Amino acid sequence: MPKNCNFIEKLREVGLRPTKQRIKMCEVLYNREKTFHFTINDLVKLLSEKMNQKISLATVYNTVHAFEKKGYLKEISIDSHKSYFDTNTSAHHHFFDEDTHELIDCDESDIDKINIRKNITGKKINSVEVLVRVASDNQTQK
Amino acid sequence: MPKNCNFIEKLREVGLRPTKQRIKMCEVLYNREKTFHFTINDLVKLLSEKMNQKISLATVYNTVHAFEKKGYLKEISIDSHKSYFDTNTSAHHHFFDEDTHELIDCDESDIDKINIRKNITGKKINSVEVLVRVASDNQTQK
DNA sequence: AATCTACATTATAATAATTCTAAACTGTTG
DNA sequence: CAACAGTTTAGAATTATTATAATGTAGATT
Ligand SMILES: [Mn+2]
Ligand SMILES: [Mn+2]
Ligand SMILES: [Zn+2]
Ligand SMILES: [Zn+2]
Repeated sequence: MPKNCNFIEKLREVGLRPTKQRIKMCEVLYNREKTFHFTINDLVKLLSEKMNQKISLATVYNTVHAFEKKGYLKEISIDSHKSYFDTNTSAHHHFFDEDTHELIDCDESDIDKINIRKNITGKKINSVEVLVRVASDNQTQK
Repeated sequence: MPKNCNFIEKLREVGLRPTKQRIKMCEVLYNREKTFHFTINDLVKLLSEKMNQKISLATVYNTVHAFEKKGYLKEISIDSHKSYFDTNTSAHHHFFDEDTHELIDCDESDIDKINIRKNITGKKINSVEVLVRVASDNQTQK
């Protein structure tokens, strides 16, 4: 979803009613320079602290999943104990900082195209994603 | 952990008391031809149905995490709603069948070595893992 | 502009996965 | 065979997520 676009139109395009809550959520998620990663809790905090919007937890869940289904968000699995979402919905790889629990996007140029030589009969490849886990260097040696 | 090895010794080696429950769990997990993937629920079922062992859920969780910490199991993140564990603790990649929710190991030869060109200051790479999501082919076209 | 209706929001309850607690139990050491 | 530290256990607590059902609202219809 592009920055500063007409969110009302964008929502209508995919058959979602442009309600107050959904528009606010679009503003928080998409009116920024760069795409970003968040958990549901991050998002609830952003909405209440930065935007002064109290949106019920159920609505945040519903809306995030609605946006996901419509292709405006992507869910990222890193940690089985927490769901991360990504406003960058294009195919891309990630670094995950195990110290800060922060997700960082890889550029195209950071990792070569992955070539899959195996193929599973009757199955098509939906996605190929690389996760690079990193952590502070100064633990193991001084 | 090798098949049919002396689990009592193996447990002692890493400072875990070889209790009945832990030994049974070793047998279920490691006395088989191939490594495999499981969820906590799978494991509880295996123990109760195949082995006729009633081990409390808390102990299964504790033991799986103890084995994980000692490097005898690895946790795999695929689906933020469920934890998968792997008895294959070497670095390897996975296919995930989105129809059956089954994890399949990749061989070395299936995917070329991944070359990471970016490096994050002060951070070292702990792991590089590829997840290939596959699904039935006969959905989109006849 | 008032009314209608399908869809959305909300508070709250329910469920599921996981972790915690504290008492009973057991492997090891001497 | 004590004694003790570590382990198991049932059940409670916690956390993340989803379901429910009453209320609200966007957008169409009069
Ligand atoms: Mn989800
Ligand atoms: Mn875990
Ligand atoms: Zn991303
Ligand atoms: Zn595996």
